[in-house]
Amino acid sequence: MTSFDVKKNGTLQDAQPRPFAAPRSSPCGACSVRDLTFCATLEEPELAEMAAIVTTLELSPGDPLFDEAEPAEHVFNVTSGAVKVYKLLADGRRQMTGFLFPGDFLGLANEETYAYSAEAITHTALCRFPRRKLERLLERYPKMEHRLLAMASHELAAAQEQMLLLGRKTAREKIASFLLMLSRRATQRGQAGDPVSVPMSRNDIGDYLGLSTETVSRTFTQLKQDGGISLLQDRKVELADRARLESIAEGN
Amino acid sequence: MTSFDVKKNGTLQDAQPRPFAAPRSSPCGACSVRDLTFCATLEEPELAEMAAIVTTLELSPGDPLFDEAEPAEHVFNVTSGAVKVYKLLADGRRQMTGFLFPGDFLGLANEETYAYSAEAITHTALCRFPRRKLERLLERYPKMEHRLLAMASHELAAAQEQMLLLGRKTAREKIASFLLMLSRRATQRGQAGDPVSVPMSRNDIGDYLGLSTETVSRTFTQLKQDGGISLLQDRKVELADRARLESIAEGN
DNA sequence: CGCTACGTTGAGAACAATCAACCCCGGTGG
DNA sequence: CCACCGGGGTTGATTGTTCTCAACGTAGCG
Repeated sequence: MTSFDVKKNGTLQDAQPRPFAAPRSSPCGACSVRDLTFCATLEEPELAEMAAIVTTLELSPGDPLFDEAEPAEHVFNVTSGAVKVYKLLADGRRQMTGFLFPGDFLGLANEETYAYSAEAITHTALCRFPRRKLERLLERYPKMEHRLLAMASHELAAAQEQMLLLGRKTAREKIASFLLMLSRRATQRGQAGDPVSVPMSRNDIGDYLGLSTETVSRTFTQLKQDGGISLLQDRKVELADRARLESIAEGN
Repeated sequence: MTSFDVKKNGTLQDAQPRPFAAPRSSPCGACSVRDLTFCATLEEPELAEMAAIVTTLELSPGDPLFDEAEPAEHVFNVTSGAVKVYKLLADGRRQMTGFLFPGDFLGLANEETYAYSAEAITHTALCRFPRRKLERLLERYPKMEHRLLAMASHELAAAQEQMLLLGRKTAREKIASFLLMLSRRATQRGQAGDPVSVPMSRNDIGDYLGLSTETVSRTFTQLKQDGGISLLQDRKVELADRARLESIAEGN
């Protein structure tokens, strides 16, 4: 396990609880991804309680966040960068179960241990909440739990879509779906959706789509030659013919 | 759409709310799967409110419950039988996203429409809740919402396990995992786990595991010949060598 | 300046899909 | 009563998409 670059939010943690704290008193008040995540339902007095239990941390590319089967002591919220989560088989075969971007959270677990491993793709910043403390907060703020349920059922729908992709789509359809999904999600969090950023490696993409690295590479080349996409500098992809990609992704 | 065999629970619906209703006054009080589902957290006074909004229905094999993209007006709870849920591609390719048994619920949706279709496998009984009314109940009973979140995150973990299966396991490993999963779930709800009931067709299994019917059939035969399983009467399968199945399922 | 990680491309192999035939069983109607 | 039909299941032969193995190019970095 790598050592994390942890910075404690000492300010509010040490302060006495103030019921009418000023809006800008907590780092959460200025959070850029607040509207996207489970903190969205909270207003200032409650937000200060969040700020009191949160710590922030930063990861470099390749740094592990936690490993499968490790005690699940924290819940995380991505504030910038990108994270990959995956499960492994005994012989090393790997399945990516998700890519996480600003506003996404991870670490929700029923069991006492994490069900998957998580690792930074790019330089990444996260908020970290002790699970126990967050749970106690959830008990007192049902609105937040409501929001969490909404997010979980959204993720569930995404997982079912991914099952359709993994079980029934061809390599070509998988890549098209993948690029469109990245584009859609980037737009949702207010980033560029057309030259879309694809920060993960071909190998990571393969493990997400149930393909080998080589097939991912070949399929990118093929889509490029067909005029569906252009591969730009800096791991950016231009969706030259989005309508055609949509059509491919749906299986036509 | 098939016409449902709907029976209204008139008794409590017409009665005045009684704060100290006797335990057996509602059908929910005697529900055989209550401990398994989101009603588990409720005691008798609240249970009567559930009973007031629930209707029961029964389906015959092959009857549709709802279709993808249809307005999501109800949430369902399986009380007996088995249900399959699936997503389709335009050309008819199908991915089963789950098999549901007594105690499982379905119909949770963020959007205004269902994200998948659902259909009875065997003769099946369900409870049906109007979504709006259930949501209003959830607002008043955060414990129930808490329970729902726990169930959703449990489903999420199962979905990730299924992604690993779909993306990275061989046909043999998929079938072994599938049989063990059915067995585990049967045990959890108090049914026989060893000669395990496999009520769905080879075709349904294929669409669940991302395989063709023929491959499912061949792999069953192969496992039978290897002594891992025995195919019994009545769509029952005996897990003759469970340890070996476990080992196969994990990729050894 | 060479090492390593990543990406691309080619050739061959392999696992599972497809196409096809056949069996079994239960239901139905002549 | 029995012939017919259709759905589900099994098995065989062949095809094909994707994987594996391999070589090579490129870019970043010590």
